[in-house]
Amino acid sequence: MAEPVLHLQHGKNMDCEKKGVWSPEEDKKLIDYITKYGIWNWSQMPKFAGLSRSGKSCRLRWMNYLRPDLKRGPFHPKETQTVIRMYQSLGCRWSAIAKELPGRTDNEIKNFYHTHLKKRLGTKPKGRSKKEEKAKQIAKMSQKKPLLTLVQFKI
DNA sequence: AAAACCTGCAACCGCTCATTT
DNA sequence: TAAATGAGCGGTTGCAGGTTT
Repeated sequence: MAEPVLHLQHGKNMDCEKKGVWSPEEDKKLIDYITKYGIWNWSQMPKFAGLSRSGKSCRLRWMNYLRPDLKRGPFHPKETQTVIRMYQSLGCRWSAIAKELPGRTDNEIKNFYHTHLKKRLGTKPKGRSKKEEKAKQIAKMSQKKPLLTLVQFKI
């Protein structure tokens, strides 16, 4: 693999990170850089690629939009069935569900669920989300310390 | 024609987990 | 073993474009 090249310009403040929608130029910079040097460190990569973005933002953009193996487009009925089936057994484990659907990202599946399936699937899944896990943990803790006020969540 | 409302999706934020030092 | 750091995940938000009034 080629050595990463620093594209920083002298005197230019690259610390002020840009936010919001990505421009085609930024996309191109990221694609070009990853094609050339690969993914080696998300937090360092943006400044080497000449991008005023956080590493997190670059990673998200690449994973959810720029990766060449992404399918995009509407969900096939078979994919929809898989999402429903997986959601009912795993819950909001979007990344785990995404592994069953090659070419689809966790973000895409999450959005698809919220916009298309949420109304259809009124029932609660078997699995639990992180939030629910935490709530359960808090409840467990407060059982040990009865003096603490128990906050109840209406789920 | 335009204002108000709705919908879908890209992106951000805060957190946890895994790895390294 | 603990602290620091980077990667990944899920919840949420904000905006653009479409639809309705």
